[in-house]
Amino acid sequence: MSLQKLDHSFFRRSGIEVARGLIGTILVRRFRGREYRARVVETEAYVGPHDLASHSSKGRTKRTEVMFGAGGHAYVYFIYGMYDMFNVVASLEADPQAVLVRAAEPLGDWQADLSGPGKLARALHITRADNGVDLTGQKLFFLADPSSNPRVVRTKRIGVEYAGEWKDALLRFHDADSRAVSRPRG
DNA sequence: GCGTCGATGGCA
DNA sequence: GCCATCGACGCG
Repeated sequence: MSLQKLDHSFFRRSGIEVARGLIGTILVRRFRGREYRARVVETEAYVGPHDLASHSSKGRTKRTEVMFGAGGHAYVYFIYGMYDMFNVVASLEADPQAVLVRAAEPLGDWQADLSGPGKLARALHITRADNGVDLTGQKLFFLADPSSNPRVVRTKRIGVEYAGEWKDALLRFHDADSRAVSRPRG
């Protein structure tokens, strides 16, 4: 039996549902003739323009445009002069929600430190060139893993101290039993 | 093990 | 000027 690819109906739900649902799934990246697989262990939800930690709270700009489209596409942005961040757009058109993929565990025949969003994107060769790609396509997609039943913990998000009342919202999800999360507790 | 800080560039 | 980060460094 083969694992099933997550389809558009998976992504066209709330950011919270998508963030929670991605824990334990398998991220598949195909790049330059190679395939990389990793088990997702940490995500964060950015739930809309009212969420002051979300880039969409700054309005619709060239950078955030893809978030305003339908769920199931990649939102990749560049930050701190050196890191690309890989996000999954959630929900429906005109409801700009997204999920930051923060950490994963390499699967199969390769090793990498994927314990943090900067490291994860770099190791998987995910860059701004992937902004907008369809996550049900061939280069970047997720597989459901029915054999995975992670114990999911919910904490506040990392690095959003500027976000006023939203800084403490419990919108970070991680596998409590994974050692690959970017930080054990939030 | 922990806190602090510099790198480095796009963005509003 | 700030930032959804990381790694190097100093401490003791």
